[in-house]
Amino acid sequence: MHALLEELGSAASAALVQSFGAEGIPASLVFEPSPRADAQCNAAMQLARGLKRPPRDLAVAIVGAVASHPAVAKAEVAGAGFVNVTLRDEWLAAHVDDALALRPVGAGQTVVLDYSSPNVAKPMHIGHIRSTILGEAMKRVMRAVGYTVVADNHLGDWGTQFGKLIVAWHRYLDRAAYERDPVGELLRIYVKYSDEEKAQKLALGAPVKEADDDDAPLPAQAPELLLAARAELVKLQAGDPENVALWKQFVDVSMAEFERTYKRLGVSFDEVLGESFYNDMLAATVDELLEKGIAEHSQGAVVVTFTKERDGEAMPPMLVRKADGGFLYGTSDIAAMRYRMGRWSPSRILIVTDERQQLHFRQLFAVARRLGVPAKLEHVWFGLMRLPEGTFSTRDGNVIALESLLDEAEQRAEAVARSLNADLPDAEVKEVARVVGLGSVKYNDLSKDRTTLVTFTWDKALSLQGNTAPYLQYAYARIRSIQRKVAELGAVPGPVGALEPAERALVLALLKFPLAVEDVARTARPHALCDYLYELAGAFSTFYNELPVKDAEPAVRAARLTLCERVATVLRRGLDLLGIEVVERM
RNA sequence: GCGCCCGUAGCUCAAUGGAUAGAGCAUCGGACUUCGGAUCCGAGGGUUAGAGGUUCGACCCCUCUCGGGCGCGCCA
Repeated sequence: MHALLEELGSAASAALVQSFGAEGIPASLVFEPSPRADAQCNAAMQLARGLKRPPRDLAVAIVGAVASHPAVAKAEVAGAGFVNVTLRDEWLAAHVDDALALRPVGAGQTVVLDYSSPNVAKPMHIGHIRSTILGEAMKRVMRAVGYTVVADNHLGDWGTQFGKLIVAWHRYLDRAAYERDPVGELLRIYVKYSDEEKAQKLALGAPVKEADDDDAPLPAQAPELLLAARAELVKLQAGDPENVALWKQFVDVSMAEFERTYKRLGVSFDEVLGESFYNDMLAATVDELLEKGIAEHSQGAVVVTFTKERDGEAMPPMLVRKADGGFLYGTSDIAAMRYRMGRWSPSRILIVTDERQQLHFRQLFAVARRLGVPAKLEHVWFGLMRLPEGTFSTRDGNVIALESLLDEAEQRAEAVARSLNADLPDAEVKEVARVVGLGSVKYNDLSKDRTTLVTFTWDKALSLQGNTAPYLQYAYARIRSIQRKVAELGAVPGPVGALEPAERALVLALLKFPLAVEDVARTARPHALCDYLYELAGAFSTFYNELPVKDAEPAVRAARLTLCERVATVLRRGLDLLGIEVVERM
């Protein structure tokens, strides 16, 4: 499909150049599928002004150029100057196999993909799933088009919270509870610490903000707890053996739990380089920024400032070293960027986080420009997930654990699977429930534009009808069922010939697969692939309802078997790119 | 106070400069005595928050207003 669209585009361009001169005419005009035509070109209207010709004159020339192409059945001018191309059925039938032909547009290029990045000592909750699922899909899609992808889990394993956690460990730990559920107990003592610290602040008469105010400007007297936490943090950062051992234990027990979740989700990374990994590089990073005049001293701290003239937009300053000599996450992000450039020389770095960090990354990228970083840096941000009653916070405890979500999804899918498949063995029902449940949760996140703010409700997140993973998985399972039945008759796939309308629509949908995959690799919007697969599955469902396969004439049956096989392959492949599995029966 | 993001059918979402704004859910009405009904076909439902502007053409780009979310020097 790509090749054809480009051939049409070049032919159209050449014709315009011949008739109207080369001035202002691109080397290839854009042809793309549209709801009104197999391929459509809008260039005539765009070029009309520059060429001082009526758009329809240009459109007529374009029609003349493409009408003789062997793939084209009909080309015509419509409306203000649209060129609508209808492809020959013979050409479509002969190119069914092109559906699987992804072009290696990323070959020879490396991409660093930073996603998931949960915080140590806190269980993953439903807010973490978007980064993980989006990032995993991007990893698979970019690999499919030839990129070398470095999937890096930038773990939140360093910083002020560990001083607090160490204090909480000494004062509040319930050993037995820790043995049973390490991360759960770490969360409990962390929340307890936060409550106690807040109480101390109130007792000191300090104004307490609603959330995340741990290190707001100190009142005249700092709470005793906070002072203790800072002392422990200093010890940790200075390499105190006891605190380092504790910290390492926190990381290890958290990582073990994360690994279980990742395994369940089918997510994997090439690197797990957390913030702590960059700790030793921070001092040198700040020195370099100072030497190059990118950073400056201000009120005892070191900051980078941003002006409209130099950076394209004015932004608040970015702190890279605190007055007490400590570093911040901006510092470690700059160090991480330098490290990634040095180690992998990527052409793109994609960082998948929620929308709250937009300012931070605009600042980071501005620093990168001043440092002369050649890679294309992309903040792949997504809308916050919230509950109907508002945003959730680990500290307030109003979170839904990721594991609970997955459990519930599987249970709901199992109930449906059992009611519809009384005859399936129990083990298979469980497997169907797992694949369908996980698929519906993932697809729910992937199928919306990532900038959408999601309000979580169980029924929406776990819907099994309409534009959902089970719809796609069901289409796949039906094809497999047909194939089993037909195999008993000894029928095999054969060449595709004349096309009924429903078959034609199906072939056209098949051929758009590479377009959808490339679009996702380019724009980091996996929902475009979901939309595509939904369209394909819809075209199949219509075909399935209208046209028999098993009971068709042998030649027709063979052709339809070929179509079924290609649709099944694209569905399975497309879902795999999204990180979603299929089952043979459901 | 300054800034960023979002606003599309009752609800959840597509359409990222192209023609008459499309799906699902919900509602209503249909479908082959079934290659599997987690399906298919159809109906109703829209001033794309509002007002200006740019363009041959605007949900999309620009300006302002309204509404919601979020961020803004010593957390990450």
